Amino acid sequence: MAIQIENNRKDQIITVALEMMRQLGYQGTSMREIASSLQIEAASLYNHIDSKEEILKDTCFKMASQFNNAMSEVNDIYFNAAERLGMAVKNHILILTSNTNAGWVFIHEWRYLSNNHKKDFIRLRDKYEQEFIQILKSGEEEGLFNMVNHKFAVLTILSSLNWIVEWYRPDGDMTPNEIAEKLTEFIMSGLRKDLKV
Amino acid sequence: MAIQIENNRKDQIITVALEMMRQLGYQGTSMREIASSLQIEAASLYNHIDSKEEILKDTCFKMASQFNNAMSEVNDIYFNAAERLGMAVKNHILILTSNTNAGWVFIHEWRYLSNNHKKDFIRLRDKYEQEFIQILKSGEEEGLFNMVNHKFAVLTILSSLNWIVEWYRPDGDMTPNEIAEKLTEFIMSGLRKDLKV
DNA sequence: GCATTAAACTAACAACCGTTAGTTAGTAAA
DNA sequence: TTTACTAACTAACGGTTGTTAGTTTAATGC
Repeated sequence: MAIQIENNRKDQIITVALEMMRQLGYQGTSMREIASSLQIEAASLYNHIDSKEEILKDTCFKMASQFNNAMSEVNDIYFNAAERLGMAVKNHILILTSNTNAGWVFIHEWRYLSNNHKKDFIRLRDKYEQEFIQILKSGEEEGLFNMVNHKFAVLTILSSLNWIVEWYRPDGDMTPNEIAEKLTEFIMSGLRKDLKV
Repeated sequence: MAIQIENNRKDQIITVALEMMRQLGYQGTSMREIASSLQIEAASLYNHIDSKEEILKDTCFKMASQFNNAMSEVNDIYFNAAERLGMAVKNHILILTSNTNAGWVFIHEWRYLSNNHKKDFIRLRDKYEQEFIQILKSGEEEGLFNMVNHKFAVLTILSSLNWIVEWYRPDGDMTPNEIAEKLTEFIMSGLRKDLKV
């Protein structure tokens, strides 16, 4: 988890761009400002990247495949629904927190993708959501969970997970693992006292 | 909750603007496009509003005061922490769902406020959050709730509430009241079965 | 020493941005 | 009939946008 020094110019550009997109939004981030913070001219960026959207697109899809790969792994390894849910939550949080800027862009800025890319992106997102729903369904069959509307339950769970990008800071007072632990506990047992196992 | 036909030109402009800002983002919404969808020229908008930011500012602060007023009411009327939490959650959801576009802008686009307005806005938000934390604290003192990190608990609760703007549609299959009920249940008791009161 | 390549540069294009100034048409009040 | 007001208009300002074309500089491999 050490800070990675980018040796490749393209990676440097992307790192700087994601930082700015998190702070100013995709639309509020101009190529000239990205270039300026690398002390080069805007036109020079195009020796390394094809377009502004490429940065957004690559980031969103790279993140999406991280999420989906992690989910496949969870489904391969674990059988118990409670275990699977716990691992899925933990993986989700670890991915989001391991690169906070890319995480932000994945959560918030994907909607500025051009229509075709957006369509594909949403498909990937839905697939991930469906796998989450599957875990809840099997948990219900195992008699573990108690719910009616799976879609609603998943949206609520994912909202807690995704909101992390809003407040998480690597130098804050909770580590990603602690967040995962607390959040899993909350999702499983809610607020009420004396109902812990 | 009937659809309101705006009789005032300024309100028409704001309605159209919020719709576009929800769809394209604040920065992606141009005065020329707002005007065009009202079939007037961009310059004509300035007979009714002072600036583009005025639309954003007024919306964000109007929403913020709705939230804070609702919270004051809850604190005035109810004494039991569980009741207060339930009402606070319900009010939050009703406000957010009663005008979905303004709700979206309040949740997502406030960060494009100019620095001074942004500072004031964040102060209002923090105040609201603090009142939420107070409810949890008193619930803990009453022996109802079980938690350590109040800030974390509130962020998690608010995340579920705020994420609603992401998926709620007035013509969807859950009414705001149903959402409030299900969400309160989830926040109180989590997923686990057989732990309901 | 020469050719190749990477990565920077300058200059510019066409489009769009929020906003202002000044004007005009239509309506209502005096 | 004159006056005042509302709400539209045209034209333009100064600036920014993503991107392209063509050029220059510096380092590398043979």
